Amino acid sequence: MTEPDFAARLLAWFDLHGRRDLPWQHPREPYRVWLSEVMLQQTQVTTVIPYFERFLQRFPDVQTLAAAPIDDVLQRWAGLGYYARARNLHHCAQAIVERHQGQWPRDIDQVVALPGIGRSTAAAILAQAFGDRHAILDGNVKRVMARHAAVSGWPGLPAVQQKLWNYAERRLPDTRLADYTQACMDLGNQICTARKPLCAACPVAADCSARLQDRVAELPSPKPRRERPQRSAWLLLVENADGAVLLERRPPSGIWGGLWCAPVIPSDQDWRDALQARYALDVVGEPQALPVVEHGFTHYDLSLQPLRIRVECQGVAAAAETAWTTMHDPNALPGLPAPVRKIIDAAYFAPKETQQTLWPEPSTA
DNA sequence: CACGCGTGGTT
DNA sequence: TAACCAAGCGT
Repeated sequence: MTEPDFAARLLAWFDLHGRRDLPWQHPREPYRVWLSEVMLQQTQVTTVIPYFERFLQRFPDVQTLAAAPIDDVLQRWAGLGYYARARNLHHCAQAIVERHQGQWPRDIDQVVALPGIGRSTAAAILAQAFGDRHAILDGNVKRVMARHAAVSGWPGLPAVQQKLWNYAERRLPDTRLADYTQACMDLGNQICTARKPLCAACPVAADCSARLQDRVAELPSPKPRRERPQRSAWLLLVENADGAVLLERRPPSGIWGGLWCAPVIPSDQDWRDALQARYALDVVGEPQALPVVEHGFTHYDLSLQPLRIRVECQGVAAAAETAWTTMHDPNALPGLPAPVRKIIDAAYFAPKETQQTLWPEPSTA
């Protein structure tokens, strides 16, 4: 059974209530649509918009992005999270230039083959940029389909997801695929919300199985929840005789992969030993403890204890990529993890009265 | 297939 | 306020 009327009602609703003022819709071309879709993975529209604008300003087209250093990309991405997206975006730009001569492929399998682009993102790009007929299955559509077709089971389960893909494809219209794709996301965002959905305003409420069965509140089935472990670590703000701070590039995989960061030492380790072993640095005087910062990740909570530490020498013997960084211009810093950025801003760039100075500035006289 | 991967908004 | 969630993907 197909549901052509579903799309007709949704599009009619979209014409009255849909969002047509988003930055990536003007113009609605592949590069901007792709960039927005990747930024919007697991990230809300209001968060993305300023990042999108700044990113586009620095990288106006796929060739510019492909040719840029990864550090420039990460710097514009810093704060958005899920940094593998930024690295994949960069690789993807290079693949488009090299494999596809800078032109977007229209074959969805070729799009899915690109780094950082799965089935849903590929469909969103092709539907919105070219009007091609593909179903997306993001969090919004999962919720809408789970309710409209009354699909039980957590949507993350492959078996459930397969059903949802099928329902999403059955409901596709034959025209206006760009608008329809946006309409699906708008419906999920504005009407068919996770909590307290506005069924009275829903254009497809009449044949919504969940509503007819009075199961809207219980669908989609919630994710099985597990507890988040608590971890803690030292964040070492190591300052040399010039007042420069030691930063290092984090390993490509794992948390904050590829970003620059001050050394993070698990709190069950001796940070003096780590400083000596990893960087051959000796501490001068007493370290100053700054206020602890709590940071929550998807799968664990991290308690960061920043320590401001002075060292004598400037030489760093370490395997990792390191750099002594002056704290004169906040805009000149590389991409830093959000909580680290917060700590550094407070320590070095806060107004004088509230600045957490621990010892007098090194005398430059 | 289950898990790792960030951050900010919302209730 | 402590969950819960937001335009998922890679391994």
